Amino acid sequence: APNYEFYKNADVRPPFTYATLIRQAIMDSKDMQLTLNEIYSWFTRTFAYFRRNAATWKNAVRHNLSLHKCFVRVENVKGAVWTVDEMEYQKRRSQKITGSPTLVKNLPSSLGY
Amino acid sequence: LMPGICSIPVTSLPSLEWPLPSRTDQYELRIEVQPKPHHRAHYETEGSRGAVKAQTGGHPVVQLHGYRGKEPLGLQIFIGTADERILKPHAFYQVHRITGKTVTTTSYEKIIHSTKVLEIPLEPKNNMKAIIDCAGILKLRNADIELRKGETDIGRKNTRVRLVFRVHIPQPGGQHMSLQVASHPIECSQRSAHELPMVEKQDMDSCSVLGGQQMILTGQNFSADSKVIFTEKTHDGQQIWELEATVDKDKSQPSMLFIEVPPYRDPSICHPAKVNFYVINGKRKRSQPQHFTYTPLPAPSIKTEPV
DNA sequence: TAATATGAAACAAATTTTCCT
DNA sequence: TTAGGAAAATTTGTTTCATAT
Repeated sequence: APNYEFYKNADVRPPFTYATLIRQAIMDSKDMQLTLNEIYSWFTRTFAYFRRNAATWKNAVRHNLSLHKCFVRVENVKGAVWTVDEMEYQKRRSQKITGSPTLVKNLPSSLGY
Repeated sequence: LMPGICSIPVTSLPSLEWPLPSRTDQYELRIEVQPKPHHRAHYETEGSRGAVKAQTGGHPVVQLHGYRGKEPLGLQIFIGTADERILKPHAFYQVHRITGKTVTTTSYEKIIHSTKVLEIPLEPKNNMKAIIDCAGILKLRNADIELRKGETDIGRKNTRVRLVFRVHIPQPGGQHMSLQVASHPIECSQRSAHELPMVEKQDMDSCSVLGGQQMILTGQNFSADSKVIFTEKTHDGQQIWELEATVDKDKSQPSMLFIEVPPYRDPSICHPAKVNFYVINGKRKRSQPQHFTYTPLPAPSIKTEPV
């Protein structure tokens, strides 16, 4: 798992896409599923940067959850939780890597997407 | 004042999230009259919505059996969770002490780790029986609670509670024997109380893997589009089975569902299988999971000769 | 250029909180 | 005070448009 320690207290935008971060939040959870609210909490807990401008990044999180097919909403007793369709997630990423040789060279391996 | 109450230091007692038995060989703490399954809680911005009542119109009653002492004891009351997890104080609700001339019980309240606890006397002269007419329910704002450091529960759709009763009985050695009992679940949201299906009673707890038997569910808010879904989860929470039971819509009423238990996914099991089922109205309005057990067929017949 | 990412925003539905009689 | 109802407010999800990489 990536080490986000630096960003916990440094008010610097983490160099990862929303999709990468959302997936990470869900992967970090015990049951591989989180409510929207719990995803928000993970963001604020893990990144100083997301402790301000909440309206903006929360909107973006919801936007990404809806937009990407890899995030699947599952009904539950307690409302709904979000899960990751890992197959779908990796499909998108591998398309990007195999489909663009120039990007492969420049993509730092530690960065998502 | 109230002798015997409030005299025990909090630090020597088990914490509120600690599981306790409701009975021992000698004692039993029992809810003689259960509260109603619905009680709309009030917010801090509202006036009180009164004490929790019983189905009968009276109030819940709790009694301690087996106590031979002469001294009155204190009965503690707090609001607990009502989900599948083990009971703990409900972060989004608090007991609210009702006072007034309609209330017969004197009560005393204190806060233990951000949970309000009511204490009322249990007196030998009343047979150690207490009428709970002084306990209302206060709703705290989700956002306020969720930002508390260390709180991981979510308030949204988390609106069911149980009344939890505790008593600490002094023992010869200076120790205490603590007992606890929790009420049936109480739905505290106006909307959920009106719309969510709730199963209060099921006519049977188990049947053979073949299913096919009729089961009668008693409860609230059942409707024409109510479905009953049987599910099974593995130990780590992965759902591995789901099947809809057929509902007899002709017989069913708003407070009663007649269903046919569906067959279990594997008729050849050797040990009983514990599954869940729930009632769901429309897309989102679903009841808490209920428990059901499928039992294996009598004996796997090895004989092949005809009878 | 085509594909992706990010932001802002309009809308709808579900759920919670406040207000009124 | 206590009950009921429901308006007002907030959350959660979906979509669309514009801009930057």
